[in-house]
Amino acid sequence: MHELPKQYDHKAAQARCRTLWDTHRLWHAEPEAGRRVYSVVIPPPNVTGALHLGHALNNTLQDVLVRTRRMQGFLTLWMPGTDHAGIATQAVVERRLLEEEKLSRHDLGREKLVERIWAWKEQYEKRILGQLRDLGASCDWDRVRFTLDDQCAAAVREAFFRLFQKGLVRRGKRLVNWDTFLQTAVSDDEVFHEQVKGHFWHIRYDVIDPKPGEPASVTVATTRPETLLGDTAVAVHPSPAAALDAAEAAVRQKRATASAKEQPEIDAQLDEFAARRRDLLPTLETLATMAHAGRQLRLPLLGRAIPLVADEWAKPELGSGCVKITPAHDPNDYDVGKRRSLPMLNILNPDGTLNAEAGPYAGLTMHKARKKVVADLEATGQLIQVEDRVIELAHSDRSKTPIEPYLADQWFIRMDELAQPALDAVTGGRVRIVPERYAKSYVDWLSEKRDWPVSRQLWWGHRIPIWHVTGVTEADLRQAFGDRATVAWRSDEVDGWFVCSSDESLATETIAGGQLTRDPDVLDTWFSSALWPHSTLGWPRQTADLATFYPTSALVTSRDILTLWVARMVIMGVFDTGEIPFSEVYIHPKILDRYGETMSKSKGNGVDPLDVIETLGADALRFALASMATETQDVRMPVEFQCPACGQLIEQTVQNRVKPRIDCPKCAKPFRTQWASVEADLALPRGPAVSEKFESGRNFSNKLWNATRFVLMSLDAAGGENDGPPVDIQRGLSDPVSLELADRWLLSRLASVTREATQAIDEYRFAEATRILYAFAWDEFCSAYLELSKPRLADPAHRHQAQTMLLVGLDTILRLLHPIMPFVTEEIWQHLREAAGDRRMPWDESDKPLPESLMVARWPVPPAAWIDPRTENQFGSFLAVVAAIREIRARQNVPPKTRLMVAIRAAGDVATLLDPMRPAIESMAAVGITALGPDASAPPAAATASAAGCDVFVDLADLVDIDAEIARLVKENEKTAGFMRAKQAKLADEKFAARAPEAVVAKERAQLAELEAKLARDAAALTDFRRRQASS
RNA sequence: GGGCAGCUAGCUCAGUUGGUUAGAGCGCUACGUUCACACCGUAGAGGUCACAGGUUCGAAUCCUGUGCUGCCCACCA
Repeated sequence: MHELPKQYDHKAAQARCRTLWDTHRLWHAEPEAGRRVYSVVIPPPNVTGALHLGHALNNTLQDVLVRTRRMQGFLTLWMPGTDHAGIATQAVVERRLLEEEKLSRHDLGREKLVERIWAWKEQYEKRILGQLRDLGASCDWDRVRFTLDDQCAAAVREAFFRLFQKGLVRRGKRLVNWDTFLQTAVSDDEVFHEQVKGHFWHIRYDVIDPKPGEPASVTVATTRPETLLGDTAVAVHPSPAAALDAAEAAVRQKRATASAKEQPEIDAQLDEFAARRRDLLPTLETLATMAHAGRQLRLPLLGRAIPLVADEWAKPELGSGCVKITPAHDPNDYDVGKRRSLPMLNILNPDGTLNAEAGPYAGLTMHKARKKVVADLEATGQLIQVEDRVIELAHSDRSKTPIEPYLADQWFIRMDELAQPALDAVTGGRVRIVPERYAKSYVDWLSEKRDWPVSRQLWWGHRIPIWHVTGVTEADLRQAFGDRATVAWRSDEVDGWFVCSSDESLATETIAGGQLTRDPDVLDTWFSSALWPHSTLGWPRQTADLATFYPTSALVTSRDILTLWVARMVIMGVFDTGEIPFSEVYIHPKILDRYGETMSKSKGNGVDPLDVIETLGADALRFALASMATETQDVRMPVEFQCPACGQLIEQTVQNRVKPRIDCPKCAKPFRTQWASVEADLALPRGPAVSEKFESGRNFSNKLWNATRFVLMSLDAAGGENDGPPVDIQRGLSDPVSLELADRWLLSRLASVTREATQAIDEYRFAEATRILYAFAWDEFCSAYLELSKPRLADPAHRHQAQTMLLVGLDTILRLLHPIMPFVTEEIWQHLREAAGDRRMPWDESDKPLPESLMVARWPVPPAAWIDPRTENQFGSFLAVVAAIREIRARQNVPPKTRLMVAIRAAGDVATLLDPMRPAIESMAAVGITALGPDASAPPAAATASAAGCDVFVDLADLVDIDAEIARLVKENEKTAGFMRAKQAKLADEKFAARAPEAVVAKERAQLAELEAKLARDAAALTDFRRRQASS
């Protein structure tokens, strides 16, 4: 006996499956000649923290692909690993250091800090990999890589060295986003803007020795008054009138196409232009002349003389028409400074305080300096006006502190040459981005070919392999390194030499008395990530792994790192190996909460995947995520707290999601959330954030489990009498024509469903694959096939056949669902294996025993001959008849136990078809059939229904509720008549008859005929009921 | 400012090249627990497909415009 518990136990199953897979290392891929290869590299999660739902989605989809290909017989590699995430990780560890020990990184020193971060990394890497395994990810766990491990480091050094050698690395001043807390430059992508209330200060700059007719001062406006300490000019447009004309013309142009609603605003702008032309333009013209003449202004507070310059950056249509220029602290001003050869005056120390250039303000923070500058300006009368204004203030994503634009020496990678092959790869179709629309942002971004600033003033990361040396000649260098292919040098941007080497040992060397000093900076994290597909496979060594698995097959990621990561992988992959790193990029949706906000720990609106795995199972999580991965849009996931005491779900709102404790509205007991910090709260049980979205996956697992219980119980019945012949699955199904209708139907459906699901997965339509399989397994296999197998199992003549077909159906479903729900399918498959032994499917290799695990069983490939639309159609008629009887039973409130008698009037061919299904109909609808054929007639007191061209008469005898039936028929007839009118009108329309395709017209006619028949039938029944009503 | 997407049942979403009486899951209503599964079954209610025009014999689907929501990029002295 195979007695299974009534409920599927996901915890036990998950543990068993992982042991099975791990024991046989079924996820491992070893290079092997002559096999089709499928390979994927994981987007390495940051070691900053635990995995969130987005990771769960990303990795579920990869696992679906990987498991499918593995079952299809590909040599399949999924490369796992984690990312050192330079800034993010260092920021987290530094913040903790400060909070817990009140120490800065400088207190600790470089070596000690890096040690601390490694310890952090070990802890989180372990946790992340554990979570991936809990999720069921079938990564090759023998190959776990880390972007900062020795192998990746060797690749980074080699790649950087090659770039340096080719002159693609350059050193330069650059205005960077300076994080004063972490004291490093951060990229634009690591900056977020936040709206804060600020001011707009109008400041007067006096003209030095104004001549008669010249203005004595100019007014400029700024949101950052303290930056005036670094001003090295004030700009005015060189030809204000022309610029104003051009600007006005642009606005008029816009007015021509603007909507009525926008018109007033534009008109106001035009009025503004007129006023400016009248009041401001003459002054600006004078100032432009003065600028050309090299006149100077007196910088307020510091008294420095600064030039008035003519530059197009100053817009006559904005503000006073003049703009202060602070080249070292504003990106646009920096450009002006470069164009006009202005001094670049850096007033900032790396820690965010002002330096000596700020004179009396030196030592103050920017914040304090602003207050003092404003106060002093007010005192000297040079503060003309202060407006309130909402400004967008840049913050560092990592330290959450305000960003200061700051001029610093940085390393850059020149993109002018590198970007082109990466552009061509996508525009030429060698790298296909799915969905296609995302290719546009990739191409747009790369087309700018902006240099990539790669240095970071951090300690956690790949140290840039460049050394600086002074006081030596090139001959000295040649003497020292001339015979080494791993060393290159340059002096064009520096006093002395920059020496680059892929060889770490350079660190200890000296040449000709000159000391090599290593650059203190590390590389942008994305540099090592850009090498991920080939570095993880062993590059620059020409390994068998690299030869076998590179280029990889697909990359699965989310769209926010399409440029940061994907584009750079293509660039570096092509540069290093000459080949694209992957041929397809699938961009999956983002998961948002019920309000459309991105989930994040800091908002408290996230769902922890582990909570779902714990409570509902990894398969439930995967099923839900896969079914949400639709092509067109991001997915919203309503989040609830689950009361740990009573299980009640409490909708998560903007209000309650930030509370440390919540009282359950049902059982009144309190529970804690992720915010709990005081002891009283921490002592409470935790209420996990969950979503009901995951429940259908859990329910589905249980459905499959119970279908299996049924199948296994039915196999036990094999101990009884069996008159029918045993069935050889591999040979016996090759000729489906000999089978009964239900079995032909099952095979046909299995073949269609396999085809559809396989194609959906091939095309990254995960939600559709999931839906197809769910609907088939539940509605067709369980609700229909399994139900109608019941009478057949009871019949010794049909038992063998029914048992075999149940096994074929269930086994096929398990294989198709395995990539999405690996645990429950494996667990069940093992039970089947135990109970039903070696039951190889037609697509299994006939000379080999069944494999030890579903994970490496063959993907179904049903013969095309199984597909039989006519049978599917016929079977549909059968189901419709059953549904019709059930409908009558329900609407007449007949208890399920009451056995009813029905007569089915059907045309000859339909009757022939339905006749063998008599036991099935009787069993599924709980009826007895008194007559089936063209002459079957309605018994008195019958309720009627029609389905698939048949009339179904259910003998209700004295059960019938005549009034209810009359009411229903009246309503029904109105409805039918309405449809008929619509159809008749349509068919009467000459244009429709003339222009619509014949097939459509024929279809409409057939439908009309059907409606007419139905109306006649129902009208007759109605008359009959009315007569009975009158007589009773 | 530029670009992209979305708006379909109470909620979350499907709806393939325009052709039925627009579907699913959850939720809701009624009935049902010997017979695989109450994490279930059977049946039901529930939609002017955001709005306005247009193309067409025919529009949720194609075109134009409007509104709202979200995302990306650029910029805001």
